[in-house]
Amino acid sequence: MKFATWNVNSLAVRLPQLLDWLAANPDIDAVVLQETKLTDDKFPTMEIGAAGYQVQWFGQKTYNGVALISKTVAKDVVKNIVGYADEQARVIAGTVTVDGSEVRVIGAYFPNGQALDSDKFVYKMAWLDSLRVWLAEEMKAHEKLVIMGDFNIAPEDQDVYDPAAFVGQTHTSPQERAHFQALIDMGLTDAYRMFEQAPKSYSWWDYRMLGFQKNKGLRIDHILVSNALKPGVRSCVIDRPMRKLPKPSDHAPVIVEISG
DNA sequence: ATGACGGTGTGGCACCGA
Repeated sequence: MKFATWNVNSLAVRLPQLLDWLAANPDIDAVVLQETKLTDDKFPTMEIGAAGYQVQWFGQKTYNGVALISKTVAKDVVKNIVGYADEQARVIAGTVTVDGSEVRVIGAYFPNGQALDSDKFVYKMAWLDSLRVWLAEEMKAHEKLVIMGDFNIAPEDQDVYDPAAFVGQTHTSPQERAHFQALIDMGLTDAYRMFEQAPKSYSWWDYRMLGFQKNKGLRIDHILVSNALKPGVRSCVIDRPMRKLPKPSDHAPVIVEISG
């Protein structure tokens, strides 16, 4: 089975790329998208359906917005963190059946945080607290679980092109990294780090300052797997070439392959 | 040091992203 996450930074703009990418990766069973930036009435259900996929979506105007694309119908779909009243559309979860087994797939667009002394950082911390409470319930109910998306956290200095430049910034703060570690401590594994990877591997590059060309990036898009899935993880890759296309998203997709 | 790029909205720029 294969799962993937991609922050598309506007699905209205990136839909042709998404459809091309799905066609080029026909073995992917489920994809979660972030930053669709579409209200639900504008979601391209027909186009994605015509490509042969089921889709669940949850969006809002201008910002945020998530979707779950899958080959089989997603069951028990949940939108946003249960128990946390959130005006922003950031989470979508569903249970898909792949190779005869049910897997809980959670797609999430974690808050950015903006600056450590901002209200948005307070929101990020509260959101992360609530995520963990809800996720604990999800993990109890679903042995095979994958949570993936744009975490807006670079877990380690090796995930940052210039760690010194990020001291005192969001995405790398001790508080955010403690939250990431708390997810790991719940019994989740960062699939990307199960394998030897090229140094300076990132999933996001700033549009400005020739960020991609200079490989000034961050690894903030992650796929975490539960212990029941971990032994089967065969590979985890960042689809870096997607960032080279004309009109690319600022994020590249991340793909995990799991057997068993 | 700042802004730079790209996307959205109802715009003539401001905002947000990370």
